[in-house]
Amino acid sequence: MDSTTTIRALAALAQEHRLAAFRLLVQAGEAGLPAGAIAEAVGAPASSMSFHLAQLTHAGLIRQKRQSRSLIYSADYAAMGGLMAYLTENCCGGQSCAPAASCETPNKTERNAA
Amino acid sequence: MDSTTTIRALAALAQEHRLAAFRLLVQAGEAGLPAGAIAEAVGAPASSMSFHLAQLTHAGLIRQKRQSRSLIYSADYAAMGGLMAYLTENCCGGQSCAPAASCETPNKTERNAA
DNA sequence: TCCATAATTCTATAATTATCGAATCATCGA
DNA sequence: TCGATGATTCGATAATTATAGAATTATGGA
Repeated sequence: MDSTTTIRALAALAQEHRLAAFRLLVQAGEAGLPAGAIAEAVGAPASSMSFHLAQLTHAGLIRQKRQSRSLIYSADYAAMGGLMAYLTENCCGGQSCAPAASCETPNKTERNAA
Repeated sequence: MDSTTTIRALAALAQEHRLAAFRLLVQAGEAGLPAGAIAEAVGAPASSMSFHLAQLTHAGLIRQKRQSRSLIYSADYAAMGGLMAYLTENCCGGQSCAPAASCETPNKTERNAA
């Protein structure tokens, strides 16, 4: 992960509705949630939420897939881990004290180690 | 850490010069760096850098201490850890897969476990 | 094909944030 | 107390980002 990507990710998360949506998706796991449910949960109008979900998607933090009429969004755990890693890189002068979360989804346990 | 604090921290980091400065300080360790050195390293005018350092300070990500004529800035590792923890909270549906970095500075090894 | 549902894109406006030179403040040494 | 150094604050301008209603696109069922 490079500086530009990281800034996009941080900027994407630095907004009330988007942070709430992202955390919701992080907690929702692999299954994800449809746009409408997210909008309702965070209390934002559909068009605003759509704008925010696009930002998160563009930042690579979440993914979108269509399922009938709904668009299901889900967190990209690898991107989240990459962000953490970038922030803590060479932490404390190179001792690499803790490499940050690499949260592999336990729902599809061991299926792939990407 | 709550939502408001987290957003302030993320917004603080979501800017080229501030991200560069923060990473510099994370790598610099406990000793920190004077404002002038940071400004020069990231290539920003003193007044701009001062503005950015104030934002990072206000977000609780870095601390300031005076040392003669210089103002020394250093990373707040606990705040960084708290930020990580908030983002990954209840990750993947409550399994708490990885608690994120809790980077205690190895420079003053074992001196206090705060 | 027509209607209803789910969601996005468009558009205009409001609000926030970044930039950086000039002026000011704080500290130190002579 | 004066001059020099390190850094912040002020202020005016530029640029970016958020908001949400209305219009539009995509899908599925009768």
